[in-house]
Amino acid sequence: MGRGRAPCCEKVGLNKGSWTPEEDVRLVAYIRKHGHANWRALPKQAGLLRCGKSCRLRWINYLRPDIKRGNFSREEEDTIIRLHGALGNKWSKIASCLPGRTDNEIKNVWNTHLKKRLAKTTTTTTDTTTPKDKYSEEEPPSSPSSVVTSSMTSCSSEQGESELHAANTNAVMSRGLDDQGIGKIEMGLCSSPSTNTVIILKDPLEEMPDISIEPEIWSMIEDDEPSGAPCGGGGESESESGRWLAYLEKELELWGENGGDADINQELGDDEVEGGDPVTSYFHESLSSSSYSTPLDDLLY
DNA sequence: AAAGCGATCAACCGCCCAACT
DNA sequence: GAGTTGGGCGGTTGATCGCTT
Repeated sequence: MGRGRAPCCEKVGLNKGSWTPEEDVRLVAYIRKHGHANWRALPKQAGLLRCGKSCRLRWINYLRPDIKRGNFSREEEDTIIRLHGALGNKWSKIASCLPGRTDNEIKNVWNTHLKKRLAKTTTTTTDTTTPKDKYSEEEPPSSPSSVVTSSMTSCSSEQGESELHAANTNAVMSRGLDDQGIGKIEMGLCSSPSTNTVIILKDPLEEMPDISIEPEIWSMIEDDEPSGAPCGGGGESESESGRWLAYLEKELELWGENGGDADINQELGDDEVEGGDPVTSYFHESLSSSSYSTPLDDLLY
């Protein structure tokens, strides 16, 4: 075949549309255990009726632990505007300068929000009103043409491509992404040095509704977690949602040293902790180097 | 209270490109 | 060097939410 490409997967019999909590669990559990070296093979191995691309997108845009959710700060918005001016619609490059933000998210914000604001300011140059929107409500008004004091490392204006590369590298390093693209950014509190703002990184699945997880999924997880797996035998003292929360905290390593570290180490086993798969190693490393060990509940309330 | 409408965002589609054979 | 494969990216769509009338 020449330029033409075969479809990324057989589309027949695959789920489309919104992801169910169960699918999320499967994906997170699988990636946690095996990483995502091969997206095409991943859905089959994880028992997901999804296209590999769909899995990748779901992970990158929603399930990845270092996703920063919530409103964009004025600073972030200004940075996007400035970078868009320099780079155009290179969303992934822009995203690489905004730790915790995804290209898809930035693209959405631009198309639905910033583009309009920009159009407004270009037509009425004296207009200093801030659009009434949820992204900027809490930010102090600033002139669109004002100099941006970016919190990002090295993302200065008038970047050449090579400079941008360096900026990207710095941004990535500051996020601590490993080669699996999995962030080592600490879940919990993340401070921005230049602004002294404190961002609460909320868990992407925090609002997961009560769901009943099929035993099959837990057995998949239990493969390397012989004891203390979150299924716990099914419906004992904890509620379904409580167990989900507990599992998620373990999954994303939100438990502190007092809260669950020992349990996790025990579950993972020494082999995996020391030299196991990159994902497990990452989680362990992240945990051991983390100065924040806040349970999910503490983050949320 | 209900309907209409616009805004938002998650997800899909298809193309491009780099790596591999 | 040509062909193939898989990941990544940007554009677009459709469902949902929230505000207004």
